[in-house]
Amino acid sequence: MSDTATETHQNAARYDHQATEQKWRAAWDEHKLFETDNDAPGEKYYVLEMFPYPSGRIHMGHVRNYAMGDVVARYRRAQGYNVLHPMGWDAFGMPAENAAMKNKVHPAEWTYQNIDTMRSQLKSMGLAIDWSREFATCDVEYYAQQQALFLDFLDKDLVTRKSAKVNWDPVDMTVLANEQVIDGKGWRSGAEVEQRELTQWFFKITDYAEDLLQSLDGLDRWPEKVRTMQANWIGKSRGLQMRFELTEPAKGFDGFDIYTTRPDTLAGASFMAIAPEHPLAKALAEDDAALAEFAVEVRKSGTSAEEMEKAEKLGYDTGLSVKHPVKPGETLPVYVANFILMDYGTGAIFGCPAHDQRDHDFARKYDRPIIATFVPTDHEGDADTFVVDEPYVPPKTETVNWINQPAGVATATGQEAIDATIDWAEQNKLGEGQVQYRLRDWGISRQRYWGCPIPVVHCDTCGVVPEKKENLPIVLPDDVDFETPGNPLDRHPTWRDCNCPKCGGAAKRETDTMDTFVDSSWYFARFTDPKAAEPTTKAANDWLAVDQYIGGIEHAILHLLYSRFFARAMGEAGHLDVKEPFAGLFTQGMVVHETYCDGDGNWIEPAQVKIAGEGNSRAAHHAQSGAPIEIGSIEKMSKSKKNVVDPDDIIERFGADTARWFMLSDSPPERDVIWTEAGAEGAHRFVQRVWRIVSEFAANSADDASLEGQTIEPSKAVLDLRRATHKAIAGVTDDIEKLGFNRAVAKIYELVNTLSSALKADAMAKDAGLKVEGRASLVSLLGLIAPFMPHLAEECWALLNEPQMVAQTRWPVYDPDLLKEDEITLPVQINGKKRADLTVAADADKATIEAATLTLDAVQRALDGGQPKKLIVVPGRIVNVVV
RNA sequence: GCCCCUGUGGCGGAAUCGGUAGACGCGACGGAUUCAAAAUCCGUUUUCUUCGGAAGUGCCCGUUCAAGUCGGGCCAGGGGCACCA
Repeated sequence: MSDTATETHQNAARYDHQATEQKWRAAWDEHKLFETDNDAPGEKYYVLEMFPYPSGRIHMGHVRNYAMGDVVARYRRAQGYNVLHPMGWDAFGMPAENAAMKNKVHPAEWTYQNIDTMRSQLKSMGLAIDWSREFATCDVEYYAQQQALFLDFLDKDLVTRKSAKVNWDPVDMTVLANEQVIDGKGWRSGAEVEQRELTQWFFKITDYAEDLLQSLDGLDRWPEKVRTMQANWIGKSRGLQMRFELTEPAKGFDGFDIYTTRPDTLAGASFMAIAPEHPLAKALAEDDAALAEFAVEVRKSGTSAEEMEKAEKLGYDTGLSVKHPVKPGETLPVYVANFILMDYGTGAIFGCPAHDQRDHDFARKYDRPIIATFVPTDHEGDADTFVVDEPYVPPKTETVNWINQPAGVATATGQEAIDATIDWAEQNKLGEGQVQYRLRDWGISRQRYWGCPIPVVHCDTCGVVPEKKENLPIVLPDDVDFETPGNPLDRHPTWRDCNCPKCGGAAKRETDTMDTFVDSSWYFARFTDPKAAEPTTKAANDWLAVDQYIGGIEHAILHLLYSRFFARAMGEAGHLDVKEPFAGLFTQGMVVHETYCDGDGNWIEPAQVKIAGEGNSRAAHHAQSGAPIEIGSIEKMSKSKKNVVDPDDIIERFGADTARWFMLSDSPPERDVIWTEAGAEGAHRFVQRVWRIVSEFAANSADDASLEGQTIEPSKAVLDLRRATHKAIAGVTDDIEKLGFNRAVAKIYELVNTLSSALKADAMAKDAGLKVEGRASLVSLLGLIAPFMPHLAEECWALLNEPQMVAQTRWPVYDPDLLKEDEITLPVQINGKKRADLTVAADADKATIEAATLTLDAVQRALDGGQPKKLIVVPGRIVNVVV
C-alpha cells in the first residue's frame, strides 16, 4: 500500500510530457493561433524554413531546422509582428518513381502517404505553423500555376529550346543531373553514363548573370560564404577575345577566335589549341580519320575530378598554323587538345607555356618553346631561361619586370597591365575586351514522369507551340506503368495525343517534365496566397522578401541561385515586384552522431551499443552479445551507417520540448551538432527542473493573494532577482535577434539557476517580497522559454494561473536602468596580468579609482615603495598598473 | 592548383568594442537525502604549485599599458570550386 502511494506521489511530481504536449497543441489549434491573416495589423515578418522532400519520415536535421525557425516565428509573434510561417512539400522527384518501380506503388500514392506521416510528425513538434496554407508541389493546383508561369516566361523570351550535351543513363533511359553521376556511372543503374546531345528546354539564367552577381553585395544578411560560392559559380572574368589568322585557309576557315584573361602573356604564345568539338576541329575531322578518332578517344576518358587530375595533356597536330599577331613573320602550330573546353570562352586558346601550368605541361610534351613575357622583379640573370622548370604565374597584383613585349604595349602592374593590353589590342584592331561568365543556362528538361509537365505541343505543321493558358493544367495521367525503364509519358497510349493550339491539327505533347528545382524556385511566393487563381497576387509583394530563411548549406548555389533568378523572371512576367526573395538567410549545420562498428565491419545502431569510461578510455560493447564494438568517427546521420536517431522515439521518450531544446543548446546553430544520449537526458532534466520550480512556487504562494497591491520595501534578495531577470531578458532578446540560440539557452540556464536558489521555501517564508518578485520573474522566464519549449511554457503558465496562454502574450520587456549595478568590481592588472580586484561605486571617477588602486596590498607590494610608471584606468572596465 | 572557414579544459562551447579566459551545458569526482536505489539538492572540476603563487586560447614573430580578439609568417583539420584559358 505505502509503496503504491509513494510511487503515485513520485509520478505526480514529474512532468508528464506526453499528455501535456498534446493538450496544448490542441489548445493552440482550437484558437487558430498560428493561422495568419494577410491583412492583419502589425508589421509583417515572413519566416521560412526550406520545405522538406517527403521521403518517408522526418529526421533530426528537420527537427533542428524547424526548431530554429519556430523560435524565430514565436519570438516575432510575441513582439507583435504579423508573422507568416508556412509549411509545404517539395514533392516531385525521382525517389517516388524509384519506389514505384521497386514496390509497384504509384508515385502519387507513395508521396501523399509520406506527406501524411511527416505532417503528423512535424505537428508533434508543436510548431507555430499556419497549416491552412500547406500545399505540395505535386498538387495539380500548384503545378498548374507553374505551367502558367512557364508560358509567361516563354512569352517574355526567358525560355529557350536548344541542343545541349547531357548525362544519359542508357539503362534507365533518362537524363541524369550531374549530382546523380558517380564516377561516370548512373547512381541507380550503375550503367556507364553517356554524353548525349539532346534538345532541351532552358531557362535563360545567363541573361541575369551580371545582376545576380552585382546584387549579392546587397544581401548583407546572407552568410559571406554563400555569397562567395554564388559569385564563384557565376564566375565573371574580363579578358580579351581576339582573332588569329590561319596562314592558309582550311575547310572554309580563314582563322578563329580565342579568349584569354591574360592578354599580357600574348608575346609568350608558342602554340594554339582548340577543343575537339570546335567547328574547325569537326570540319578537319571530316577528312582526317586519325583526328576523328582522337576526338572520340579524348572524350571517352572519364570526366570525374580524379580522372581529370591524372589525365595527361594530349594534343593532335592539325598541320595548320596561324600568324603570330604581335611577332610579324612568326607562325604558331594549331593543335586539337583534350584540355580545351568548348563550353568556355570560344573553345580555343593560345598556349603560353611560360605562364600557365597546363600550357607548360603541353609544351614540354610536344616540345614547344617557352617564352616569358615577364619575370619577378628580384630575378637576376638570364630572363629567358628562368621558367624552364615550372611556369611563373604571379598574382595579378604583383609587380613584375616585363620582357619580350611588343612595342606599344603598356607594361604597368598587374590588372592594369591586362587592361592596358586589352586597350592596346582594341586600338590595333586585334581583338576586343570581353566579359565571360562561367554560369550556364539552366536545363530544366527531365525525361521523367513524376514532375511538372512542360506545357508545349509539337505539331508537324507549326513546330513547337506553347499550350493555350485556357487549356491548363496539363495534368499528369494516373494510369502509367513503371515496368519498362524510361519515361512512362512517352509510352502512354493516349496522353501524348492532342490538338495543336495554333492550327487545330493532330499534335503530340512534350513528354519531358520540369526539373524539381523549378518547383522549389517560387513556392515561397505561393505561400502568400496559396489558393489564388493566378501564380501570385498582391499578397506576394506585401509579404516578400522572406525576412528569415533557414536551411542547409547544401543549397548554397542551386536552389538559392535559381530562386533569385525566378524572382527576377517573375518580375519580368509581371508576377512579382521583389527582386531578391530572401532578405535574411541562415544556413544551419548538420546533426551528426558517432558511428559504431563491430569486428566484422558491420555498422551497429546506437541503441544496441553500451559505452563505458570517458575520454580516450571510452570503450563500447554490444548491449546484448557483449561483443566489443569500435567507436568510429562522428558523421552525418545516415541510414547506411546506421547512426540515426528517430525523432519519433525521442519525442515519445522525452517530449518535443526536450528534442527542440537539445537541438538548440550547446552548438552554435551554423555548426554541426553532435547528438548524444547524455545531452538529450540533460535537456530533459532541465524540462523537469523548470516544471518543478514553477509547481513548487505555485504551491508555496497559493495562499498569498493578500500580498496583491501591497507595497513592500524590496530586500536585497528581491533586487538581485529583479536585476538578474532583466539582465536575462536583455541577453536572450539580443541573442535571438542574432540567431545565437545556444547563447540564449545558456542565459536561460543562468536565470533558472538564480531562481532556483532565490525561491527556496524558507527564504520566501521570511521575505514576502520574494513571492511577488518571484512570480514576476517566473512569468518573464516563461516568456523567454516559450519560443524554445512552447508546451512546457504553457503548462507552467497555467500552473501560475496567468491569464490566457503564453503564445498569446507579449515578449517580456526589460528596464535598462535595472541593468546598472550600484557597485562594481574592477579587475586590477599589474603589467597586464590580473593581480587583484577593486570594488568601487559604479559611477566612481578616474581619480577615485586611481587612489583606491594604490592602496591595494598587491599593488603596494609590486610598487615596493616606488611610483607606477603608468596607471591606466578604463572606468567600468579595468585598471592596469605599469611598474 | 585557386578560394573560404575553423583551431580555447576530458567533451560541446562562452568571452558582442582590444580590457577578469573557460559563462552555460555534458561528463567525472566528493558529500547530503534514502534500508537501498532512482530522482533531487550542495560542493569540486584548465594545468602546475613549495599553497605565496606561476603558466595557459595550434606554433613563431610583431603592434599595444593590455591580444583568444589586431598584423605578418607557419602548422593542422574541414569545406567549396576546378583542365574556366
